[in-house]
Amino acid sequence: ALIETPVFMPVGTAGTVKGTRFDALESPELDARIILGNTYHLWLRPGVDVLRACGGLHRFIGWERALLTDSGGFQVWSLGALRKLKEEGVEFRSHVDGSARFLSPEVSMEVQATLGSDIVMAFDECAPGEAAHEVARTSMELTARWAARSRARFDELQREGADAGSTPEHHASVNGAQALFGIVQGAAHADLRLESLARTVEIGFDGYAIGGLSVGEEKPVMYDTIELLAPRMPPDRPRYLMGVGTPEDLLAAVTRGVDMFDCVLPTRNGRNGQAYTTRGPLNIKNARWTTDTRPLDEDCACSVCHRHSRAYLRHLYLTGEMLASILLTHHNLACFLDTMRRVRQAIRSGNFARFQREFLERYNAGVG
RNA sequence: GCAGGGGUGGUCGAGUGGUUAAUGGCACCGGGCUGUAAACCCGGCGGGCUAACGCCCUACGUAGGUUCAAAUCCUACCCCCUGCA
Repeated sequence: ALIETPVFMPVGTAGTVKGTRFDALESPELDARIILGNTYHLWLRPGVDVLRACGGLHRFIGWERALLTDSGGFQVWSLGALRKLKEEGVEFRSHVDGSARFLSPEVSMEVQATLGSDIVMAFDECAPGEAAHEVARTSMELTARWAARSRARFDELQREGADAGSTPEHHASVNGAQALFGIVQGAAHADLRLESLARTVEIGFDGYAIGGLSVGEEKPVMYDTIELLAPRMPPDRPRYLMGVGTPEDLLAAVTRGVDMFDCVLPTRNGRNGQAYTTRGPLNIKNARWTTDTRPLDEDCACSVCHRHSRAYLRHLYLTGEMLASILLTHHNLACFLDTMRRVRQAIRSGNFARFQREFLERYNAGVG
């Protein structure tokens, strides 16, 4: 796959970018080049047997473009109450049926091989944003050990040609069938972050991710951490900021040197009635749009904005119609993906600083 | 006409003498959501005044009455439902 950066990757946790058809993701209007899947969720359902029998995640979901799978590391954090952390791995209680499960770097690599994603994420532990130094150090060191184990098991699986999506053509490519990304942790502590980066780079990965941000820390902490890390990350490898973010966050991170992003905001908030526009967020539930015949965003070229009014979308949302989620999700993805398209264009033409200034000026002005 | 049941806040529906401006659900209003346990969660929701603690009105079909105290008891009337004529 050819993926121009900076890139935004829609999140498709359970084998679907919720509320969107793959046709739409591939259409010129959205043109998503790469989407996410989640190891933990797909491992629980439908499970590796089904995924293997169906030829891996690409074939299973009918998506030939690129896939990145998260390792399940984030679920160690987000499902905190349901797990027990050990050196070997994590004992989970399945959120689906309560059964006991065990996830480790090795298991994660094996599941991701079965998924056959193009980019595999190392299995990490994500500490809370406000984690104290000692806690964050312990977590970061565990992540480093898990990274080495991820690398080792991943390499074994690649040698065996174990990944489900692999084809001879894939194997002929420079990096083999799958790529493996390492993840930098360390919470809000600069020394830990730098150490984590050094240890991750020492192991060696095809790309490097900044994890453990937008997990409860203050916004300046997030920006400072990105500013600390991104310029020191290997310049010839993609830099991926995991789980971020709002349009402002994306621009702030691009400025600091980040290449890849993923975030649930456009899809989840779309389902929850929030639209992103070039003039900031718009809550479609608000009574002020009751008879507003304008599109969500008068400067948006997406098919939803071409056809439908705020009044209609509000009606659909209040009525509980599924089309509300579908249309808002579509628009939000269009907004995010188009913004990144414009970012790339601005960078290409050397106008990024001006683009960012003008974008934020408009974005912060708010919707009329 | 007779017999029985019933009329509660936008709505449905609890409450049958005393912290009741009145439980709940829905609707409505507002907010939140950042590697998705999320088409979810939280808050408000009679009116007026106040920066706030709070204060004052008006409310349980209508009108009277009993009582220190009434959505709750009594009387009359109006309306709705069911059955029988």
